[in-house]
Amino acid sequence: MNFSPYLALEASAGSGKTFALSVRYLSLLFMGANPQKIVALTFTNKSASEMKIRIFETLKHLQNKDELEAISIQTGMSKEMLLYEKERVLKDFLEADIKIATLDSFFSLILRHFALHVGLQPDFKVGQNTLDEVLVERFIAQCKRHNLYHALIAFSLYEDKKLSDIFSLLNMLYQKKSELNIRAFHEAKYPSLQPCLELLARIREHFERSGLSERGMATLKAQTLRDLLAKKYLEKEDFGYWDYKKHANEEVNALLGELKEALSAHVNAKEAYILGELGKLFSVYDESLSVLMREYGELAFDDVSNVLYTLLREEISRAFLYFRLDGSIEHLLIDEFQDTSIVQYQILLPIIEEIRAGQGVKAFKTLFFVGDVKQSIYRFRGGAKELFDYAKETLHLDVNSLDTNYRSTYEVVQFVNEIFTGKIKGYTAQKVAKEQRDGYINVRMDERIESFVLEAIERLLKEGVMPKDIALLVHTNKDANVLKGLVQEHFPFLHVRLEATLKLIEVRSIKALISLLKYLYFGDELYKAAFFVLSGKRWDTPLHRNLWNVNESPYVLMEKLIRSFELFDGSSDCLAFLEVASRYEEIESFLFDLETLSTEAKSEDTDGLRILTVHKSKGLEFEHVILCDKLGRDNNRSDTLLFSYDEVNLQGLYVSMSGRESVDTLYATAKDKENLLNDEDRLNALYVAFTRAKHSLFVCAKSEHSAFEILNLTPLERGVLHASFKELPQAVPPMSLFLPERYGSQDIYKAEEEEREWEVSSMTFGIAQHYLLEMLDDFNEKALERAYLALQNRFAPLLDETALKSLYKRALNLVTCKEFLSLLKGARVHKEQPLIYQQERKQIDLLLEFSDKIIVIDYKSSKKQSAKHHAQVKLYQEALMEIYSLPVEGYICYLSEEKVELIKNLYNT
DNA sequence: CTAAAAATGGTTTTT
DNA sequence: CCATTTTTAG
Repeated sequence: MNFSPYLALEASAGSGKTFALSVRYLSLLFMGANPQKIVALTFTNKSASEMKIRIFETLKHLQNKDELEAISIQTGMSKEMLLYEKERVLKDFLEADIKIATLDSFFSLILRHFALHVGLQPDFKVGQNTLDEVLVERFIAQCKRHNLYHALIAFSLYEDKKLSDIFSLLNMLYQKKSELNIRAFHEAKYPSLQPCLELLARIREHFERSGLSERGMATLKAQTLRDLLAKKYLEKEDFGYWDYKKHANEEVNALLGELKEALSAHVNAKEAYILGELGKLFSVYDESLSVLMREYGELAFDDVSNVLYTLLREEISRAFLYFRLDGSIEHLLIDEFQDTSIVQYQILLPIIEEIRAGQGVKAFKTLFFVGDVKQSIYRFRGGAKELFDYAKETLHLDVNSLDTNYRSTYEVVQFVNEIFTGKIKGYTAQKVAKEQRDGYINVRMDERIESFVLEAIERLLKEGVMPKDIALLVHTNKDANVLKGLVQEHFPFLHVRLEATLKLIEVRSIKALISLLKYLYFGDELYKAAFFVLSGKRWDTPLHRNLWNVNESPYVLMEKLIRSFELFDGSSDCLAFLEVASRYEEIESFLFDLETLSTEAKSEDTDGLRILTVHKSKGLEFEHVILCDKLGRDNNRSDTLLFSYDEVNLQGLYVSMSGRESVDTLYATAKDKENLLNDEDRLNALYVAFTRAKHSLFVCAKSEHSAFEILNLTPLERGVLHASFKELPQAVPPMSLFLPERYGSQDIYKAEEEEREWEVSSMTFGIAQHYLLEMLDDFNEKALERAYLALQNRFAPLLDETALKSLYKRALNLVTCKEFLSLLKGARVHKEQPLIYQQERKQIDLLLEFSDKIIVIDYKSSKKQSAKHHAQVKLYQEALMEIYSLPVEGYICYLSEEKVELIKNLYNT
């Protein structure tokens, strides 16, 4: 047996973390743990559900899994024994109320148990800042009642801060509430800058007497603290430099020392004032917020942990709290431990300590923390990677590390090792699991990163890589959006899947709609032009404004607009926007509120090339990764409040002021530390990005202001690029709701390896064919001429003359095919109709709507996989059946240069 | 050639 | 609102 009851596992990228987690979980089950008493926590819903599925699947097919061996080693049970026990374990597992969840949902669950203790109803909602607007109102009202209104205004004026700034400060304090003793903030007076200004005046007098140059004298003028702190001489020992040099003496240097001291004192006094005011306001803020939470039954993410923590500390004893949790928790597994925040750890600590203390003979209690401090990139959200080492030490955990990479090819692992050794503190090189010397790396440094990104995509596609195996990683959501536009412009046939958190109002089609609404309401021609440009038409397209009645309800008006301008793009965004509109009675308030609408857009496509931020890519892996430098420049905007930590304990809280570091050494050290940690975070983000690639990695770096600067990259190209043949295109979508086709990372897919040869030319050809047919606005030769022109414009660089000619011939066959044309008679024709069915987005080539039936036609260019074609059409038929409740006929239309073959699908609805 | 002031330009990452 | 670049003047 090789089972360590209290274990911390260091799992570098791609080292089989998911494998280790499921082995651990299953080992616990086989060793007799009650599944009810195992809690496994992750950070995202996605990884929680993946983990559930992984464990279930592993157990179900245990005999064929590598995990069997590992479980046997851990538990000391023979494989035969495990397989014998399997059914029982599976049954227990399925019957139990499995606690594999995110930290957030686990905490909400606990809080629901005790909601009544804090005056909350157990059915409270958890969402994001839903209470913001009411909170402002309530906060101000409460300030008035507590005679703090005047103080609020004075504070706002002194600090030249808007109410929203003060609010964000208060919110920041709120997030650290559990670590700070805000009540200990003492009220302090607003300090006078006069002593500092007087010292400066004395320095000025000195230099004036000695005849300092005019520009030198100018540097000795200041009105405000800001001006003063910006002075260069504060950073110097004395005035022995520049213009001052000739005129400096002991006396004036001593004055400089005094000035620095006075400023230091002033800065600290000012900080005390600000914190004192914030402390007063905070109690009102905190109170207003908790009243509102009770009234509305709504909590934000931070509120859950904050309320829970308060509850734990003040309202009821810990023992009672954890006693009520279904007996006690006996086994705790935490994934991505490096992302845990201090509050979260504090909440879990009683559970952890109880497990750790349980050393009796009968007690079978275990801890298992998995993490990788190199992948800690969520410091901005409270993630404290220091907790991992802290936990290992204070809880005396066994430490194990996984040092072999099972994800990436030789070249990728090698490259990552080279780049990060010596850069990330304590980086140890990973071993390669894959024997072959395989893989491809391409680093290029160029001002025009966009064109390199496009080249990389083209290169991959030419190599026969499928779009879904390519991920384009970027640094910001905005970059993602820009690159999406660029990629689509250059590869119009390519599906692009944007996984960015965009606001609804930032989506192009929604922007267009808003412009149109604004034009109708305000009448400004600029909005009209914006609308047409955004929706891809000429800016001077005529539009009659008075045909529309803006006094109708926004919902009704928008529905009409969407219909008549054909703005519906099949995306859920459009529907979400309509949903928002339906909340308003008249257009004015709707337009007014739009600016602050924070509803998020959904991703736009379920297949195809993926564009996502590095942060989103964490925990994922891709066959081919193109990593793009940040498009803009970086912005080290520091927060107003600076929290300084010694390991896991909050040591100090500072109010940032630019230039404060030159007069205040404590602040200077804290700021240095903060910058260091930010650098580490950035480095970690790059580590995450580089390690997503399985086979190939393209790095597109700028030569200046590059996000990769810390890595000292040099341009290089190594290894051989090729498409992976193991990966298969998606088969017919699974019918079950529960199990997606792929879930794990280490599995090798042998089963479905059929007759698939993948050629990019045939793919491009197929896409071009669809494009040509989509462009046909009618089924006759004239329309075909026009469509063919469009085809040439877009596909000429990708397809040769013969291919284009062949496409034309095939289409010509279609528009002259009598059998086909007779099908069309009397139908409403829809082309490239999007369809969402069983959570999959489909595109129907041709949909014919009759009063008594529906016909769906799918174009294909070869008969190679006819069985699959039939299955696909059958799926469409089923889906359409549900929508129309009419009989649906399905046809597959095989287009060749010689003839058109229309084959009726045998399946009947 | 240099330091300081003035002008400029671009503004995260998310459960 | 901040960091970086450009301008300015000695």
